[in-house]
Amino acid sequence: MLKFYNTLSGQLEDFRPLREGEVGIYSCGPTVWSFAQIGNFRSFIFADILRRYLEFKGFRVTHVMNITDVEDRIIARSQENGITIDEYTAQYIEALWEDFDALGCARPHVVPRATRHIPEMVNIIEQLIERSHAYKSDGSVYYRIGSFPLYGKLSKINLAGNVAGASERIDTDRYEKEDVRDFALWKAAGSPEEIAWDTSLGRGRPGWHIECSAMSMKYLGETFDIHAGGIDLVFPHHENEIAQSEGATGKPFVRYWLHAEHLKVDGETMSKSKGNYYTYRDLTALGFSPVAIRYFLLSVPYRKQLNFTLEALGGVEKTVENLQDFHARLIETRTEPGTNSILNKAVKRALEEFELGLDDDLNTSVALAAIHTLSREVNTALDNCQLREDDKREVLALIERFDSVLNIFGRVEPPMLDEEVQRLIDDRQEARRRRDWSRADAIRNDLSHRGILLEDTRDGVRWKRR
RNA sequence: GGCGGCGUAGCCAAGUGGUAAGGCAGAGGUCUGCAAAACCUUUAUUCGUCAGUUCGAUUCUGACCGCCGCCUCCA
Repeated sequence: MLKFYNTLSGQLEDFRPLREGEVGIYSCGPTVWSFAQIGNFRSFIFADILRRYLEFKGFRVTHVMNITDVEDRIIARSQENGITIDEYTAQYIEALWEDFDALGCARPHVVPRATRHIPEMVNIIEQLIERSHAYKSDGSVYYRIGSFPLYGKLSKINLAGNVAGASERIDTDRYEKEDVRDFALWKAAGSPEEIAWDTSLGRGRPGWHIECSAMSMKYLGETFDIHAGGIDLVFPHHENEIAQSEGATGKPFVRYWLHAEHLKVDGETMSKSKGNYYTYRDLTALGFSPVAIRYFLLSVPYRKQLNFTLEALGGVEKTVENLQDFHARLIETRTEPGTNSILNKAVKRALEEFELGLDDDLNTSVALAAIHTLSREVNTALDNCQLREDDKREVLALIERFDSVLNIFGRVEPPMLDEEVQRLIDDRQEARRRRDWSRADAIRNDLSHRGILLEDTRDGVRWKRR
């Protein structure tokens, strides 16, 4: 039975979707003011695993992820550059998809942008005003927190306890609010040149939280199954989404709230000022492969803080290479017809453990351990020539199933060898037959310098690019 | 001040009231002409510290030390 830890209840719960066999997921996407950093990608990869595992379990999934393309930083930077916000965000949206694809994330089925859903937001705000959950003030519209008694049910925020100590962050809204806790649904335009939309609410732009209420309900319905995002979004973002959505519809908004913990770097918070801030692009520039980055980010259950170090990523690079070598070796191996019952059992057990792990609130560590165990067992069988045709087919099919969720093996495409290299390999084989070891080693060395590694196996020469 | 997460071998870490998954790195070995790959063995008498509960705690409780979040727009 698939179980998720639901932030709302604070407990592990059996997952049962609203409609048999179907699941709607809304995951909070990026604010496209810059290149996404690896912490963002941990969240995105988590959402990707969530979606893929639900599909693995046979659900028909609709995955919606928003793109926040209007926000203070975006407005400020586009103005500095003298371009529109669409022009400004276009470059980062394009980069986002490049990174997304490279990291092996399936693109969400629907990717709504805030700026394309202003009428939907205005519509909800009007409903909120009608129901006295919101009020106008100086051209802006605020949510009246006092009107929603359940406010705080997600984040368990204790408003009384927050008055005293509080954080140093201060409220920056300039307008009159009935209560300091009230938050903006609609911000009146300050000056004529400011980015704004003319609507029935007046000229202005939406507050941050309203876009997710509007877009999730538009594509998934007023009540839907899963809402996912980073843990920092629990308060105020998701708390406010609940207040807005349930205030407007009078119906429960989301059934399961799933939140991914943060990534640390060298044991510290990642921040630009600390100099430990990495985008995906920073890591590939250092020579790390996308699949290793993906593996690292998914290797620990999503609710655990994960400590990123370059040393650890270097280790994962090797792990991933070993898995891919294993996969390639399996594909290349020649087998005799038949079945080996030992392998048959190994395959069965691997699948069981994989599923047991992921059923338990997506414990990817356990799932990966099952894969490594299988890899070792199959390698042993290969060493001992015990792998038969049926086993090979079964194991390859299983790897494909595993990869439909984790996407860490990837496709094995035989890279083209150029003729000269092939001739050198042939020459070396000829030299080896003559037992001319110095000649054979010289060729191997030469190829190694060109980044081509040779392995002499029972079935002939294997080679790979480094 | 309120709410939450964490501290497990050199590194990344899973985990459970019954005596420590997995990966990387290290050491030794098998295989190999030598390598590589693979496999085998090995690497925490112990899970931040100190108490308590228990037949038994890394796992529960309390205190302490250290680290990381959230408390109005940051995944």
